[in-house]
Amino acid sequence: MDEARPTIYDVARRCGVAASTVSRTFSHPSRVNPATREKVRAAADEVGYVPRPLARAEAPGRTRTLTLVVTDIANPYYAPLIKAAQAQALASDYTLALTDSDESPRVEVSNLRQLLATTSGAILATSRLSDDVIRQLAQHRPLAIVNREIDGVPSLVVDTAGGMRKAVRHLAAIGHRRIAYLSGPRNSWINGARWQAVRQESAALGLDAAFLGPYAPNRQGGHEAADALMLQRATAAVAYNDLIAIGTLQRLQSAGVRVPDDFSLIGCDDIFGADLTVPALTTIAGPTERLGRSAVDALHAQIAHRTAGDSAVFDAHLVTRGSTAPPPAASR
Amino acid sequence: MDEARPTIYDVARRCGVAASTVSRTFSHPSRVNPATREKVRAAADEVGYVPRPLARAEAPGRTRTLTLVVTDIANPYYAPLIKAAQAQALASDYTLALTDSDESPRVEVSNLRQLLATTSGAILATSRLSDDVIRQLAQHRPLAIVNREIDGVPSLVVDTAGGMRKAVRHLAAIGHRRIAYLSGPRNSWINGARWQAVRQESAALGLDAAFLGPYAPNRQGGHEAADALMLQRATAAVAYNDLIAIGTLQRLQSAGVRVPDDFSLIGCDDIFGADLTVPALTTIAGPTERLGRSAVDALHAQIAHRTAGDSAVFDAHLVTRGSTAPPPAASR
DNA sequence: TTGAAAGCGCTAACAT
DNA sequence: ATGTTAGCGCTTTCAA
Repeated sequence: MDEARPTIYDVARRCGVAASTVSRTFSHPSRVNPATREKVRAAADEVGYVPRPLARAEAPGRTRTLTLVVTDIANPYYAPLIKAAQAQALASDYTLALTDSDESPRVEVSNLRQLLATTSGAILATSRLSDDVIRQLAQHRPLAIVNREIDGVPSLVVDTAGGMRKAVRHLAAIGHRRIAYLSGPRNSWINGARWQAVRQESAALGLDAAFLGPYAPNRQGGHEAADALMLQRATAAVAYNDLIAIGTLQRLQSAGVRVPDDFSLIGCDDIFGADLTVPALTTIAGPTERLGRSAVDALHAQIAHRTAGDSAVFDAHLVTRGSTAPPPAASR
Repeated sequence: MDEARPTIYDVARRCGVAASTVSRTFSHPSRVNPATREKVRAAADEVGYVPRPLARAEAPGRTRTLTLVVTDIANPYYAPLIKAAQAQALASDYTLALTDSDESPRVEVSNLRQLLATTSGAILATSRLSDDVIRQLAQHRPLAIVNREIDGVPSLVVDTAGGMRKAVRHLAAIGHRRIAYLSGPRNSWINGARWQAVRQESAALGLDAAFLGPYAPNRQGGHEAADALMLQRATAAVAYNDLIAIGTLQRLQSAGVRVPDDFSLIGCDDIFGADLTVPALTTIAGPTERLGRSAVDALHAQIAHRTAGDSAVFDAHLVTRGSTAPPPAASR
């Protein structure tokens, strides 16, 4: 007595049309005559047919879905990137599925595998995975990486290292001699690149550059950084990102350190909120939206033309707001 | 260069067995010779083959992926909700796929359909869809909604309407007589609920309550709201959300209106950044994380026990910070 | 134990 | 606008 679940064929037979018409009625209703459409729907109801979305994914059309993996959705930095990627995907009638790796490589790779099973490709933003793992994934599935450079994998990066150099030059120009870099996660490729830039430019300019951290890339991490900072002789700091800088700013201020009079602070990324603090944060900004758009383009290139997508490096610039000033006279 | 995702056929070719043997190796390992089994597994690793849960799973829940649809990822309000949902999903070894509907019902329904095809259920946050559409979707797939109440669909909401009442009482208590509500999107269920609460509580307390808007639920919308506000006689405003409140605050200040001395402002949601403005924003807060967790629980309940998940209403409270004070003497 | 071949329910070219 | 046909990746007969 076990009748199988009704299929589009049952519906088709019932109302004398082809199975494909039934299929269309449910997936592209606009492409079928309204009259037929109603007839099909009625027949479907009678027979008790329910569309089986899962089977759809097995069909050749693929899923028209792309995956974007970020390390922390709560980091406002990603918002414009996500929006841009989303818009770009939508323009080609693709859906973007987003997932958060919670700063954990284990979670990242597991989410990625899970979603890659049902999507047509993935963008990894600020990935914590090793080069090898990423290369391996890229071998089998369309992949693009953001804020990371790996040979053979389309990479979209903002040259924040160059931005860091500009920041250091700015600090040097207004008289600072001893600065600190507030490090983000140690296993972050881009964190390494930023610190190298600070170190080299400081050396070239004859500044003392101290490495502090690593700190969690959020406000809490900034609180800790501030505590460490107050034990240092530095008169300025460049932070891995704005979240750390904002946390540092707040802790410094609540400890009675005046910014920028007593201490100068520079963030990175120009996130939402960087212009909300008092003083507003001087920070390093780049075209985050282009990152998202280009990453989606790289994916589409791989899906459609089966060619590797293009890599690109975008310029970063310094947004000078209120958190930087010459050091206190006593320290010059 | 980039071959498509490896299939059992690739594995089969690689180690010289039939595809069916590869299939058996992964679905009924006991029915294949241990030696062959190992050979196949090794080949699968080399080729990078990963079994496709989709192609086999008939039962919902087999893809171990959940969908979360938000209206705007750039809205910091969602961050804690997303993080909590993600964590809760992860705890049951599920992956969360997130998508942004860009405030557009069209995009929302299309993304939803797309992802529902390959995931086991979906959470709609602050959905812009009609009750009917949502009910219809809920009929076929596990669904939970956040910040919205619909009969028969598990609903998780923070009682921000109650929060609005508290906000109005607070304003009344410190002497305001004429207030304004800065409306969010007109087709938002929760916006209606908030305005009703403001209207009713104002009436009960003998205050004048003006409805302004609708405004886009972002800072830009707040700028427009500020312009409208300056034409009104109100001495205080309650905004649909913090983003509008922050935008209003900034525009007001740049027009020379002092907050809270000249004008009081209350936001809603207590997002990241609400404590960054000067003055810090008085706002309505609720347990956003519990929303995310409970929504995932509701989905799991539907997937596992095939029962409808539970609905819940969480309390909201007023976080009194610096943006509210008694009205200027002249207006009392 | 293994291989060949026939589906599973659905979609998308390509005709008509 | 609709029908025909050829798959999608995998599982499952059925022989060998």
